[in-house]
Amino acid sequence: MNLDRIDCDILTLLQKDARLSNKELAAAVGLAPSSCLARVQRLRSEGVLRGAHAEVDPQALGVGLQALIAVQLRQHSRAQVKAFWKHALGLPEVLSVFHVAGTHDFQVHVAVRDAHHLRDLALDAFTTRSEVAHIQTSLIFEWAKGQVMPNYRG
Amino acid sequence: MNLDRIDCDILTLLQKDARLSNKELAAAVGLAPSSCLARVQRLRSEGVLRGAHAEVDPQALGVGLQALIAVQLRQHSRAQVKAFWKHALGLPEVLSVFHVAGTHDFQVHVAVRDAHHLRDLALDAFTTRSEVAHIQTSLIFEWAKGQVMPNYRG
DNA sequence: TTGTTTCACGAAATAAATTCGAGGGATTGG
DNA sequence: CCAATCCCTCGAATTTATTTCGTGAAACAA
Repeated sequence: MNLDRIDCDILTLLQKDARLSNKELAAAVGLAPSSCLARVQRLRSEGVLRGAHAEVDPQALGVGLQALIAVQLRQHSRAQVKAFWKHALGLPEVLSVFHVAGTHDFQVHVAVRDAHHLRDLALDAFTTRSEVAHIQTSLIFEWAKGQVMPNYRG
Repeated sequence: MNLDRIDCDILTLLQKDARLSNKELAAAVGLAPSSCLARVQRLRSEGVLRGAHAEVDPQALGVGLQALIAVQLRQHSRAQVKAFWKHALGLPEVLSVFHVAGTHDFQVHVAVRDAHHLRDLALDAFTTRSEVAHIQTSLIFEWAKGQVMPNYRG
């Protein structure tokens, strides 16, 4: 499972644009298409490349507001943590869930229509849960992703 | 820029797996490949489909630890906000940045090698910044993404 | 009705992905 | 030092997919 420079280049390029054709990718990393394909297949089978996901404009889908909801549980038992985790990930509004160590137990990134929707979500899907002691909602003004996962092996 | 049921299906499927071939996608949504392609091209040109990104195993890249760093600025001037935003997004360790309203001004998701690396990052890239008043670091135990952006138009 | 728009279809042309056999270094073991 | 092996590459051939384009059906407006 050792990655050389070309593997790293492949990973970087595909993180930036997963729709690169194998031909383009091969040219970019300086390999023949067949060799490049073999590497990509190897990276996939090894689980280094885990798949690709299209990015969609939130506004086009009626998402007018995003928020981070910090959640504190009553107890930190494994059962409660797991229950909340599973619940949160099942909600359609939830984009991602962070289980963290600190004053809060979770940070939940949600995408909603508007402020009303956010309030309803907080009240119906968070506050009412028995394992939840306290939540704190922060509106997101802006949100950006870095291009690539840093590589500390290359 | 109106999305019908088939458009929504396309968006959902490509968010789950951007590597679906046009042929497979067409079969899944019940269209001929040529018709499906026309829709995908339209969604792209309209900016609804913004691109695709490969997902990489963090551990394979030597990322042993992730954290959320909550950042409080000294002042909330536009200049300081913009300066910090730009700085954070330029750091290789940063996976995403949330500019939020609330007790903190930013939540920064970082991926680092280990605890030493995290400490160095906090001290060198956050605390030393003149616009930063205070930071609070939370280790991430686990992190999961929802499958798709919710759709409030379909 | 008539004209117009929109959208899906399928065949043909283009281009890409994938397979496979072979060869060039590098490394290992004798 | 030589030979065997391994690993990786390449390019041609094959298979498969993408893309273009002309046609026609359905929806809609005048």
